[in-house]
Amino acid sequence: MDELDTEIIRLLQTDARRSNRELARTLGIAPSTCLERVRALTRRGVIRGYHADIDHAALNRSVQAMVSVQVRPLSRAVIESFKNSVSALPEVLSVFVLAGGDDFLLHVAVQDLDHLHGFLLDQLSQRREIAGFRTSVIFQQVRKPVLSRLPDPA
Amino acid sequence: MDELDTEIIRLLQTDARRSNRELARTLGIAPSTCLERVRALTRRGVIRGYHADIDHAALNRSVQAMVSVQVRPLSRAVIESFKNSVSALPEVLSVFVLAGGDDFLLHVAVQDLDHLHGFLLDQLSQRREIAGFRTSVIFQQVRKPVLSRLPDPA
DNA sequence: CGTGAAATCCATAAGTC
DNA sequence: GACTTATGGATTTCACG
Repeated sequence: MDELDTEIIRLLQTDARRSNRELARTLGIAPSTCLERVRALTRRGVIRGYHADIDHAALNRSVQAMVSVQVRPLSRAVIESFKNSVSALPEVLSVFVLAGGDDFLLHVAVQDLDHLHGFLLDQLSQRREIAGFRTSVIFQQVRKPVLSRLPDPA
Repeated sequence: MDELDTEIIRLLQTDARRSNRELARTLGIAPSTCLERVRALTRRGVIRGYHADIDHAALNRSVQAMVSVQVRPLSRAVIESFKNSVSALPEVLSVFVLAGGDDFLLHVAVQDLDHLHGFLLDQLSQRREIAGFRTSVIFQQVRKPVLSRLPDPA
């Protein structure tokens, strides 16, 4: 992970469809060198994939919410099973397993408030392992598509 | 947004580097037709960009946390200013503006627990507008890189 | 709006230093 | 490990149904 790798990562985060040639030109290196770097990064698992960023409205997901959940008993089996079930639901974008007051945080995106209500009642309220949950509708999100590499912990 | 567009979006979410030719072959249409569809989707803002998905460890961000924040007074000016300041911090991945008990949720990723502690003390504790905040370390995250299109609200 | 052919450009693999 | 070159294949444009 030298300076060059860091820069490659930064550029591919910004625009994953950049051609290898253009990438090489920007970095001032030969295309074959650049290609080999990208392949090495992929082989090492640094680059995990390339995804198109789609407008949520086009996916009929204009309403987003965060749902914090507590489950009981807080056992490995319950946590695993809950995590797997909810991540399979189409409404759920992300599942976070948390330390602290809440056990899970679910990021969900649905058509409208009616469907959010329906999701909470049909998919969460019914579960016996849920000790409680709290829903916060998301008014706005600022997401950073390009992450810088932080300095080494030193 | 017909069936074809939906399918194009699904495939590009899965792998943004798929060649146009391969995309067309998968869909059973001519490459030029496919290209025009993709361009139209981009022009309409449905496709917002293409981003490489990078392993957080390679970016020195092995520790992630969610920080829920309450600010006072809850005015438009304070919300805007807080949102803009925190989204400019390199540690912050996403800022959510919420309805309900908490006003903001910050998704942060840093080198280690020491840096998390430092971030909270140096960047949050000092702010006068913050009435309180609560931090939850993230043990695990399940993220869905490909979002299906939900049925129309009907 | 979808197709097919032609020109240009690109990814990839050898071979070299 | 990085560069140069050659080639097979892809992207993209354009004229046409």
